[in-house]
Amino acid sequence: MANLKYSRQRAAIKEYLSSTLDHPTADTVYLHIREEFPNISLGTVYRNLNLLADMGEAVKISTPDGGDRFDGCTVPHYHVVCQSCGRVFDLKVDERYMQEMNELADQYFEGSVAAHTALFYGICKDCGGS
Amino acid sequence: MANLKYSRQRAAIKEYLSSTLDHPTADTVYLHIREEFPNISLGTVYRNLNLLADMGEAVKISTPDGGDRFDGCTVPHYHVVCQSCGRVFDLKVDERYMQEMNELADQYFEGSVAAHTALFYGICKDCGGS
DNA sequence: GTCTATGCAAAGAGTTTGCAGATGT
DNA sequence: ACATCTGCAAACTCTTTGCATAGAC
Repeated sequence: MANLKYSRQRAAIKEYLSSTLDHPTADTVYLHIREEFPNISLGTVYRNLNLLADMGEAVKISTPDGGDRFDGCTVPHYHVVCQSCGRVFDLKVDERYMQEMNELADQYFEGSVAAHTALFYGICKDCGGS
Repeated sequence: MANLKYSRQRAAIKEYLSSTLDHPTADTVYLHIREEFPNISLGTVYRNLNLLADMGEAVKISTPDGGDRFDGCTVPHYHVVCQSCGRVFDLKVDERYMQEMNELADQYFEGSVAAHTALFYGICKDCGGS
């Protein structure tokens, strides 16, 4: 493991991630942090987002279209992506249910399963989803 | 909807996708199809993979690392990605279970949910997963 | 003082697109 | 004949990386 040293930039990124319910892309994070650190570079944002994700202090979400998104909420939960506006929403489900999924998968898979993510597709309230 | 015209290249791509249990990247598809069509271009492969995905005759799988992967199996199922070798495996689960997931999500989400994908993380048999 | 993090810019992957010519209907 | 598809190459987006300097310990 590398020796981790404090940096204001990383602190600001973590702070921003945990303060928003959105699931910003790296670029969105960059634009936000730039208000406080006008000289911060996109490279630094990527480096820190990946660091946070590796440390388990953030989650990287891959969607089929566009870049990855980051989520500062480390409590396990699912995501819904709106097929109309593209926004990503949190979906809280009983954790026991998620654990059951892992166990079910572990039984069926020739190997071991440790975790999973689920991405639901739908239409959000603002876009007319009932 | 656009008018779709037959092409040998697309047919070969679809054929290849449904003949393999792997989940090739666009580039892997390209290398394979090139054995039959030495002049095919990567652009054509991408165009056709996206066409097939849009028509529901293939599935695009997004993983956090590396490019998207494609799956010719259109029967709903989950995927397991090996955290050691990066390969993607099929995970067949009772379809009723998947339907229940959608209904559960639909209840919790302020909007409507139509479908979902799940990606499990684990270690495959070849890499030492028990 | 030493080691890590930053900013910058360049490079790298993966993917899309415009165009002229080939191909399917 | 006409519309679509192909091959090619250039362009584009997203992300990573090398290097000199600034900052943390």
